[in-house]
Amino acid sequence: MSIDQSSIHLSFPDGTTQEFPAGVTARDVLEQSKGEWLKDTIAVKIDGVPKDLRTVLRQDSVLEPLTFSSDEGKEVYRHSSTHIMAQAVKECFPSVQITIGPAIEEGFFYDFAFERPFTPEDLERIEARAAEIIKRDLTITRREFTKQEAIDFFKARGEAYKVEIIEGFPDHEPVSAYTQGEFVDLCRGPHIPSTGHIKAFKLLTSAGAYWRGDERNPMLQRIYGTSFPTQEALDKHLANLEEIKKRDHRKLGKELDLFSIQDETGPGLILWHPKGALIRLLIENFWREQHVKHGYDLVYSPHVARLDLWKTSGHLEYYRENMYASMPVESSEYQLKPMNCPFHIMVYKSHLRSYRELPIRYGELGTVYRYERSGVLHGLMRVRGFTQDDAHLFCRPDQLAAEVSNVLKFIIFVLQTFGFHECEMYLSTRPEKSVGSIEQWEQATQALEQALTDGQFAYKVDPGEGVFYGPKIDVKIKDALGRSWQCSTVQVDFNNPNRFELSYIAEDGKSHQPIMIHRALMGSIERFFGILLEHYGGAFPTWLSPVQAKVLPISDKQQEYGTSILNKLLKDGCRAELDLRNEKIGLKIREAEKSKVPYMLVVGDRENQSGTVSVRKRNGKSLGTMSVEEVLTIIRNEIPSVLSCDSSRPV
RNA sequence: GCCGGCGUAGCUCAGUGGUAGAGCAACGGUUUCGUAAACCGUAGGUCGGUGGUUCAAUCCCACUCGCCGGCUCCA
Repeated sequence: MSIDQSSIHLSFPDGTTQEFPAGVTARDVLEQSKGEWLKDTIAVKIDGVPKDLRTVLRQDSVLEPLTFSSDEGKEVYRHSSTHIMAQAVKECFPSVQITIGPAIEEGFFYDFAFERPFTPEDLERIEARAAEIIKRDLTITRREFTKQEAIDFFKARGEAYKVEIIEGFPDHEPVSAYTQGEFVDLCRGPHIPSTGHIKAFKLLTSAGAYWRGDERNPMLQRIYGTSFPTQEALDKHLANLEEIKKRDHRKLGKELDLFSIQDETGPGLILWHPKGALIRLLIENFWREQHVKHGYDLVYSPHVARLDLWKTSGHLEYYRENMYASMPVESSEYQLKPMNCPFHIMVYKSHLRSYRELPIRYGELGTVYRYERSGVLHGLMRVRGFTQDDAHLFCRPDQLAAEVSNVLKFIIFVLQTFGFHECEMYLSTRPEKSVGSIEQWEQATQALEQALTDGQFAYKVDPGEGVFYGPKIDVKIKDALGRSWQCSTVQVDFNNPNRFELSYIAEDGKSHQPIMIHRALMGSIERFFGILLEHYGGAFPTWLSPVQAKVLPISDKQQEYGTSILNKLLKDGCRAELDLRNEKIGLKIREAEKSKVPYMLVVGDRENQSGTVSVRKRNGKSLGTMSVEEVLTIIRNEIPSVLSCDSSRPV
């Protein structure tokens, strides 16, 4: 403890304040006054800034213990974990150079410069060594250097990447490093007090990653891992990873025979099989019907257009990387469309517009083609041909906030219908490179904020993350496994109205420029379908199930009866099938179950005699014996009330 | 695109320098069955493609196509 006699006042998150001699460490304070808090504490926040438990306190401050339960605590925990991994790697492979290793959302990684990739056996060895390091319970200490000292230090240790990092630092600020045993890493910290604080530790995968993420730089070897304060928490996390694998839309798509992507057709190009196509049709029917109800006009546009159109829109200049090569048609060049907006603009421009017509809302399920590098393609999530649930709104400046507000409400309504009940909104403001005047940006950004406030939506601001042509709102949904997906987006566009010289005649009889909004609710139908598939684990709600009920006769004695049941179902608009195969009921149920049919209607002699069906749901629950009419009522009641008959039926 | 791994029957996967197997599915029979897999049999593959090494290649090598994981959550 410090010999400094003066005392300081420390306040705690519970509102209490206590006096301590200056020079105490955060740990001493917690130990003496808040013993019960120390238990899971791995670091502290001093005046809101995360610090080590060993930090010496010399002035009045607010002290808050950090545990794994907070995001900041997790970061410290995982960051210390990755140091342990790095130490283990250095001990196993002394020739590696360490580079960077941050905590990430669900764990951590560290990038190493090594002459070869790590094998699964290497990972086992490293993991075993890490366990040993944890067992050694090495004290983790902080040390400060001047920039030059730090450079000399890491140079002497042969850590060229660390030297490179330090060289980028400001000249006169101290540089910190953390030491545990023989291992020293350049690090801002804070860290846990000793390696023994890590209770459950697991390495997951290894992969190549470029130094500083730039493909012109050398390839490093990255190892991913994760850690938790208890083995149970780690096991739970691993089980969740298993569940994610089980729900992979590529796997389910094959198992449920929904779609395929084939070599002969081409990567990133989707073939929709009948059942997948039916689900898509149901989604699209719902979409179209709701757009008409929400005051949109539906349009269609071609898949190619003259190259000149893309010159005017600026895509050729700014979006070329994602566009396929143009093709000659007679004497001019044509271009496969990467976006729908120019077409909707051309519809707007097809005649003179009056302010009375605005807002105009054009919607289209428009299929676009974009060149994606082969390495980034991923099932339905990242493809080369996909359908946007696109719309472009043209409005007067005074209508902007109301339009955006309506779009936000529409988004929530649609997402809820598809079973997503949690979302986050992000407002992105002006980036460095942008078009349009500052006033335009301010007005539009304010309109977006107003729409968010009006709808009482909580949101976060992403400063500078807007598109160059205008501010935007992105909506991220949470799926059943707690993963976030960004689907919906609302973007103001100052660029295209200008490029295409859009106008309307206002009350003053003069020509004015309308504001244009791009928006998508689901983003891409393909991707949204993939997200839905994983969200429901293949068990689509009844209104989206390609087969809603399957009639399963016990033996072929009930063929006729089964057929009559099927016909009743079909007549009522229920999507039903009949399993007439010469198989035992157990097998028929098993297969219906595997194909996620929501209702199985078993019919045997008993049902035949009483004119009923025995109803079993896909979760294994039996609903007992009832008439077909009763089953149909149950099924009907499962269709969300917002859906009209039309959108819950395929035809 | 780059790094690594992978590519064997419709699907899931074994396998070996001496021209290939299993389960399920398919097909043909038998069975007529009560809530997650009845039984027997038949058929099915230029082992992703091209070229090379070799007496001999599905296996080794090169190229190529595709798939999987990863590629600035910045000490």
